[in-house]
Amino acid sequence: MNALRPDSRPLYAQTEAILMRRIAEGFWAPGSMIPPEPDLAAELGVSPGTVRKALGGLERRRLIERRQGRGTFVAAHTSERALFHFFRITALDGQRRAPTSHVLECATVAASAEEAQPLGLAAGAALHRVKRARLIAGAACILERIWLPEARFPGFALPVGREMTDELYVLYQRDHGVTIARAEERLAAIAAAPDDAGLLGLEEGAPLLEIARIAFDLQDRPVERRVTLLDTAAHRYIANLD
Amino acid sequence: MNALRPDSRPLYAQTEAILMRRIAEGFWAPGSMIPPEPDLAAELGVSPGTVRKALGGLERRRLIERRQGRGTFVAAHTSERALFHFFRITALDGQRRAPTSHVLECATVAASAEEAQPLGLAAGAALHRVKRARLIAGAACILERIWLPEARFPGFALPVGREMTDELYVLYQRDHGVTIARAEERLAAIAAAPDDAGLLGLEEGAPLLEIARIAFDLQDRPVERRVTLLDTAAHRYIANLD
DNA sequence: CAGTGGTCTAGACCACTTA
DNA sequence: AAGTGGTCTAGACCACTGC
Repeated sequence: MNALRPDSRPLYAQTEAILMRRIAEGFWAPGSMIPPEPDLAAELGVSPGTVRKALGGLERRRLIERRQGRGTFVAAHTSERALFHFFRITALDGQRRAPTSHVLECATVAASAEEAQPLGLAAGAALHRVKRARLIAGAACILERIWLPEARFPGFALPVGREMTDELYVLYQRDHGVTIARAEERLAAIAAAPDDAGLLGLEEGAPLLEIARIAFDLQDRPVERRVTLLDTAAHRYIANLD
Repeated sequence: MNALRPDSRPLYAQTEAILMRRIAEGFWAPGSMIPPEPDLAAELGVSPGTVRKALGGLERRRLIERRQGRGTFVAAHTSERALFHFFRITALDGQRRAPTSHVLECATVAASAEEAQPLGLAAGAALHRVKRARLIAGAACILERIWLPEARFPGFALPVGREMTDELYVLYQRDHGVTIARAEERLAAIAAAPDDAGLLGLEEGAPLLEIARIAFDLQDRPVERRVTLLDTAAHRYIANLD
């Protein structure tokens, strides 16, 4: 309770907020089990039904996973999850294959005004800048530029020139405690610039799908910007509207 | 109950299925109020809590709208809803404006094998084929080809050459009893063909965003195929991942 | 067998809408 | 004031998991 600004949200929403904050702050680590529903109800002083409704909300937002007979667990970013929820590219037949990555550049720089704005930073703030190519079934069909605020990813670095199979979002969570909860994407068709065309083995001016993403953490703060260029000769970006 | 194939789904899921079928079959018309929760519970022989859970599922799928103090209503496809859920195109500043349409062609034909397949039809089935341009803020930036099975849209026709402001999905529901519940889209970047470039005022080979959509009705049957070509000079396709 | 989440019920009370 | 959905509680029982 807070006399100055009483929380008028329903009890279950307040309960959900409390539980979410514990997850966001790492009080319960990703992958670990959280207490049984009756225990939570007793601790928080609400009925089991209210706890259940709160947990249902967290489950729909995929912050937790509940399994009958086993318990409730804080969701960990597995490669499968990152691949299924945040990788919207498939082959023409609809098959979704895990890509590999080849890091071309990785540097820490001072953000220009244009780089700072989408991430809600001040111009000049320290920023990690990554450029990589991604291969699906051995073919280089994706170019990606990524910007990360140094403040959230201290000491971040990727090995240039080496092949990577790990999903970045798994790495963010494991090494920097940053969980990506959602992302917004804006798509456009562009003509390939000369250098990008060369990297993808295309002619200058070939049509490319540009995917501009801002990814947000559990507290809905922007923590990653990435621009993906996809050669759609053999792949599609898929979206579901419902 | 059915002795041969007993329904082992939870009661609330069975209840949800029953209510959904009534909506899909038009037992309750779009926009009309459905009975109060206690009445439904009594009629179906389940507890009010079970009915509530079933209605919650229908609400999340946007088949119904519940308003405290007023009642529960079958969702009607308003222009706003069609625009917000099924129109993913915005201006560069993120503004979403309602487009107008200019029908270029509208004909009923026998489906080729390629046209029949995505809609789950047999080759030769009757099909309505539409081509239209869409304007946002007076600028023609969208070309659209649409295919509809005659069986679901008997007598369908659009006035060629006239300006239209109604959303097609509102018209499908009002005039043909077809409610679009969800859609799948596959996106690619392509080079503009000569005739399409001409209609959009672009040069041949200019990059265009191609959006291939299959839309499904309440029973999850494919009922519309459409291919949209978007000039992304001043617009973006937006997607949310969460 | 003990412990977990999942289902189902029953009812009290609150908040909002309409008349 | 009457009627609606929204919240909150309390508890019984079921289904699944792992020891």
